[in-house]
Amino acid sequence: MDFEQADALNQAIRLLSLRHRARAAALLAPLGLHPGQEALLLELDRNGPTIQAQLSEALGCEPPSVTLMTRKLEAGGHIRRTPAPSDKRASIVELTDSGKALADQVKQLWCALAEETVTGLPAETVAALPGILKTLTSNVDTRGPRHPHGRRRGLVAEA
Amino acid sequence: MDFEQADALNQAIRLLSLRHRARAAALLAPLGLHPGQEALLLELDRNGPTIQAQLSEALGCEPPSVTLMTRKLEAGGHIRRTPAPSDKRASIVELTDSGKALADQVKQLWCALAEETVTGLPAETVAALPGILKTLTSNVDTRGPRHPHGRRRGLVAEA
DNA sequence: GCATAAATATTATCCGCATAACTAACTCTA
DNA sequence: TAGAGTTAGTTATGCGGATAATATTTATGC
Repeated sequence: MDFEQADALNQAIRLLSLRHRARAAALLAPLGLHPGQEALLLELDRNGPTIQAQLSEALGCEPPSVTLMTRKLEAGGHIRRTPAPSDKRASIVELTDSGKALADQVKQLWCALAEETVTGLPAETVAALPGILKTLTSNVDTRGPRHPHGRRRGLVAEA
Repeated sequence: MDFEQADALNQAIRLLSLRHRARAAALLAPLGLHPGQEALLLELDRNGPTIQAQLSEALGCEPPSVTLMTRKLEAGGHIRRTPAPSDKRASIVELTDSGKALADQVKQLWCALAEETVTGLPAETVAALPGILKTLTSNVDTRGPRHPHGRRRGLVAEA
């Protein structure tokens, strides 16, 4: 692949990241949320009370990031952290009533954002998009070694 | 669109952002660069000396971000900033010899990253990808090109 | 010409996310 | 059971990127 194509792809991914995040930020701001926090709320809404280590895994970010995000969401009254009885190291994170209400609002914003994002694309492209993006992600994922999608390492030499 | 689909898409975009950036960071680290800085170097390599306001536009980030990035790249000896003679407000940014050499290395990394990213996808999907991503980006772009009617680019990118 | 608006760049402050280093608690084994 | 190794969580620090507020300079309108 020549540089033109490579740059077109890498740059497109970078710009999509910036703009999609900026748009999410604009939509979340009225709720008092910053981008990234909505993922934590949605994860708690999906799977119920969770240990921070599991949140770190689910959100795809590192434990220190979870520590800071949970602290701020807790200060905002949206989540609650209680020590785990079975493991004195762990703390269980769960939504408060305020957090549940907020998660419901986030869900609606999320639908609006997704529809806005794919405007003008043919339905079959939209349908294929999540799978394509997940393939791209797993291709560059240095985190979880799993993913039966395709063999990851070995095709491109390390720099 | 229901929440399941919307979340699949939004989450996929978020995770791709995190992982692609993390992979870029890992590749750029040996060069002493942090992700985001490579875009500045590549832009200078493409278009030559540029004032910061144009860089801000080209990179898709705000002027204060450019100020900090240029300061660090200047401290690293990769770029040079000289006051613009025709406009006492502006400063012209350009690559040093060290910066040019670094940009060449970045270009190679960029190709490797792009190839790694699209591993396992059919060629026609790879060909369509930049265009699709640019459509997604412009759909959520609250910044740049005010194009009230009509789309800036087609649904499929130029090859 | 002069007052006002716009543009360029900077500083300060915030958040997300990262790594490194550390404490505390759990587990496993010798 | 004692020690080693592992895991959960935190703090400290750094960068990218954002907004808000502030000079300074340029452009514009009257």
